[in-house]
Amino acid sequence: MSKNYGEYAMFMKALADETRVKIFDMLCEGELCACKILEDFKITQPTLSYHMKILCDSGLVNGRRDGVWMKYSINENGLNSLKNLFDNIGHKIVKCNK
Amino acid sequence: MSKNYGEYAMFMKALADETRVKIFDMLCEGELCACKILEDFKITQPTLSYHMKILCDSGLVNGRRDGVWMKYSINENGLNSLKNLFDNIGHKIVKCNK
DNA sequence: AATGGACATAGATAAATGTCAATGTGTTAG
DNA sequence: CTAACACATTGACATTTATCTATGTCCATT
Repeated sequence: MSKNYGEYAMFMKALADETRVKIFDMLCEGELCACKILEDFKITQPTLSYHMKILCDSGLVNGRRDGVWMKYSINENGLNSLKNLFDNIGHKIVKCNK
Repeated sequence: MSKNYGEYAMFMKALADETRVKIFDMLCEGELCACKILEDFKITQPTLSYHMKILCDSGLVNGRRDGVWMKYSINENGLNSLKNLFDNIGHKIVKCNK
């Protein structure tokens, strides 16, 4: 089974930004409205929108409209893929430290 | 205990490139010479050197001279930090899926 | 229908990134 | 000591990224 390093890199790239990894962390606590997320950062609304698009495109985050608001949450499918990736590396760590 | 999102992002950034994540994966199998790594990619030697520097600076990889050769291997300290980061996210996954 | 609020998109831009060719630095062999 | 080899550094360059302002779109309220 050949490994999909491109997919690995894509997940990493989505989280390779301090703003995005913090948003990801916040969403792990539960669904959040974009305007609520925005309050925690010193960025403009379009910039947040840009980051949310990257997180959603990566498959790690899910967005849904709720009237006027956009509610973002962790996407379980993406999360499982990420977890598999982590388990994979975790396995290697054990191997390396043997 | 406040989280160091900058450190999170730094590790992710080191692996947010298909070439580097593949090198990281190769090194998990054991120490490798730069010239041996180079054989697996369609990049020039200076480009590999550039990537190796990023991996080493991140603390995930260690380099040592062995005569004319540079031998690279996984750095256990960096690996443990990465593993802690993963465990942290893994914990959240469980929390999210509860 | 008109207004206003929440978010997305477009365009511009400065900074960071990945790549190469050319060159520099160490180390070993002869 | 010199030549050859392995690797690092430098400078140049094209691409990507993160950010903003300005504007567009969608929805709810009036």
